[in-house]
Amino acid sequence: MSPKSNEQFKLIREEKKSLIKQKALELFAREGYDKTSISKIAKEAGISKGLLYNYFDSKEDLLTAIIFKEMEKIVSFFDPNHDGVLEMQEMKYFIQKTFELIKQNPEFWRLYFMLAFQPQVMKLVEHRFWEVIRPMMQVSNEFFSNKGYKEPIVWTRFLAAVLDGISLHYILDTDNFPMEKIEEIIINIICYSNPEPQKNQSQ
Amino acid sequence: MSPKSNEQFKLIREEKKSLIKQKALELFAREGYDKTSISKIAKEAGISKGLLYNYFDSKEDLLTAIIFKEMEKIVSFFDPNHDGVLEMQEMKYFIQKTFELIKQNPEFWRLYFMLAFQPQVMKLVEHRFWEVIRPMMQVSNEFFSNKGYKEPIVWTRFLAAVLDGISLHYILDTDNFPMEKIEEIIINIICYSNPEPQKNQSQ
Amino acid sequence: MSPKSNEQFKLIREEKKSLIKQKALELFAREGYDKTSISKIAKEAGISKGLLYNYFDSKEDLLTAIIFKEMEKIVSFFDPNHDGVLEMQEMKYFIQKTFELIKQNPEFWRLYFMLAFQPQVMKLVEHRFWEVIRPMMQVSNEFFSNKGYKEPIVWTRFLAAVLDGISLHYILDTDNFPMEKIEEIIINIICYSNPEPQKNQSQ
Amino acid sequence: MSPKSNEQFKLIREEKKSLIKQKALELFAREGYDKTSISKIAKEAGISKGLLYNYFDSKEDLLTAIIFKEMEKIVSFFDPNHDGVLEMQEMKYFIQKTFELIKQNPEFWRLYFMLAFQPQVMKLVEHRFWEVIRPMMQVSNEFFSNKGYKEPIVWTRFLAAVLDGISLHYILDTDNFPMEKIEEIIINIICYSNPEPQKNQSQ
DNA sequence: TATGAATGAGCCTTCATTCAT
DNA sequence: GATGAATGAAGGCTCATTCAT
Repeated sequence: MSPKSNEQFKLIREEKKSLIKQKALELFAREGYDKTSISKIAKEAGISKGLLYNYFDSKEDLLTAIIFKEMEKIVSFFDPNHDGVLEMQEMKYFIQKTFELIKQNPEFWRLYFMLAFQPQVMKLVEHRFWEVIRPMMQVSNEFFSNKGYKEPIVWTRFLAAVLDGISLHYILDTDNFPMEKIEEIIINIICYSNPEPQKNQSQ
Repeated sequence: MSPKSNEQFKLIREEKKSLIKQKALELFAREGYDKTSISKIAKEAGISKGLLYNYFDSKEDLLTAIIFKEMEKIVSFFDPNHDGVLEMQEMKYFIQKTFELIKQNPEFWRLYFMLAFQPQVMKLVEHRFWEVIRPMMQVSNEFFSNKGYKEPIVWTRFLAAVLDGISLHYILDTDNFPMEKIEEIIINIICYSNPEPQKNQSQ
Repeated sequence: MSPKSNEQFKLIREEKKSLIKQKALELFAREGYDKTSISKIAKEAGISKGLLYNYFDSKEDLLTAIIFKEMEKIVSFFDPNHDGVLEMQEMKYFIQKTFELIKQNPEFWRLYFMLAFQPQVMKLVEHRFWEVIRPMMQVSNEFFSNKGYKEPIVWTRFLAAVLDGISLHYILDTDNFPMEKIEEIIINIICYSNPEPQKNQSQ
Repeated sequence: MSPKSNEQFKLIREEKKSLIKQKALELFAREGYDKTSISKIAKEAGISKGLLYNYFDSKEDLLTAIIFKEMEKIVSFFDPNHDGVLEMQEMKYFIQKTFELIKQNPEFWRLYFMLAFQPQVMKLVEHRFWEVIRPMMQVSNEFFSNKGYKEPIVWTRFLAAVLDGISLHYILDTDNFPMEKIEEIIINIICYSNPEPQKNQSQ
């Protein structure tokens, strides 16, 4: 009867899916994946339990949909236009962008850290994570390599660990964590310090 | 009179409690706190479900027992004999000890990170965590203060975040993470670099 | 739009709730509150255990729902139209109504007496009981007062105790207890005897 | 080795059994039969769970032991020396004794009322109850018969119901229930009033 | 006699998922 | 598309009872 086109239907469908994902993310982040029931999500999204299963096959499916959606955002966030060479300014920009990302959607990152420790769940999404992270690490490797560091891979892993550590603490104590100042510190260390400094003094 | 002395009972009890805690820790770390059922723990420990409740009042009680036991180890690990002033060598020693701790019991730290994102569960144990962490942070503040840093608190938070980040990555990829080399890097940064370096260059 | 109207759902819901309450009351009365498991109630009502929790939040909730439903019946049973003054005929009518109530739903009163001795459970419902009982006692007090009794409160408590005692024996031996004749006896005593009779003879 | 005679052993055993029964009665009355665990009873009696089973075969056995012990006390309380004929003074004395009994051991009577509504449990002890109650009822029948009442059995049942009702209310509200005054009332009614009074007025 | 470790069945409750409408 | 009734498996926990010592 109604002259709604297929397109319109699809649009409505996508909007509803998006709403569900949003509400689910909020709940997962606040209460944990296990502690969040499908009922609660449905209620929060203003639909019935049954209908939710019309949009997502299972709770796990909903979770992976959330992750994948967010990973796409991340990819488009770091626009991969550049040629793979990261100058100092670019690295600084990259680091800042990373933290910006965290600040923009702490809920997702909360979920991300939660899942990092659930191997069964992580398995569902880890390939997608790697798709995103691997190219970033490669670029980072080149950066440290260009800067003259002897073990760029080690430095890349160091950088990744530190960024995660800072994100972690920011998320766990958003209100008090001195994010800006610590951003400055880490940018100084990564971008403006000499390669492998003071090696002789250590040990 | 009594056919089994109190001592004997107590010993058996403590040993069995320890066994249960051990098995529970393994499972919690491997599968997550929520996903690990009391049944599974009991089976793993070779006892009946009912008996577990003879030793621990509840699942939560078992969890806190694990945490508290480990926290005690940690306190005794960093022997608090020193006078609160941390020389460079001591800071280096402290950082090394921290990583040693992680390496000795990665399962516990896996659990620790998992709990960090479960507010309801964290509440049960956070006061105990703070008892251990607060004095450490104070000593760290003094260290950076003595070293001439203008914002020692910021640096302490930076150090804590970085140590956690490194631990996190070590735990998530124990086999491949270049722990020793990264230890070296962070020790160099914290112990042997100048206060607030290259400030003018940044931004 | 919706394939089953709200009305329909509500109706089904209420009917099923009613069925569950009915079956639960039967079982509670026959076997006792503690001895009656949710499983048994569900089986008796022909539904799954899980569904029962769709209708009632807990076993306690089911119990209070039963009680409250019955209390409402009682309130409407003694229509409170009168002005609070109880003539002899009214008192007689009141007593007869009381016993009628017991006879109509002995299962509920069996439950009522059971609960009277379970303080933890009684606490859940006692305020509701008092809402019903208090006004009755006030009217009774006035009746005895008007009749010239010096201590109407004592007589009200006596009446309450006696009515409960008779109900108790009726419930415990419904088949043989000579209810009608005993009703007559108590009505004679309360309605047609003189105030504080034979005081001098006693003791 | 120790020169304790068999008698002494038996005595000690009986005392311990008595202690357990006492503590169990207290707990049953306070918390209910089902809600009282064997563990709690053992702890309260200062012995181990295992030992309790040395004295009583089961929880039910413990319960029946408590009931039987108390029933014996009751029998000896109403010394059955008299010839079966109950004069007015004797009836008065009997009623007073009944209430005295309640007042002396309200815990037991609380338990008694609790059990009255648990058919499965009642079955275990009801024959013992009847052994005690039946002769009392016979004597009562004779009393009312002698007093000229046409239906002594009805009056006996009335008396029993009323005594139970009063006991019930006394137990449920020991502090406020005007026991003495109500004793007086019921004694007046039973002992000093005319047979089948005011019959013509009723109905 | 005396202990408490040990069991196992059963209890209340939750929840992902399915299905008739 | 949309609803919520319905299921069944599982989870945490309790407790009467047994048993080795």
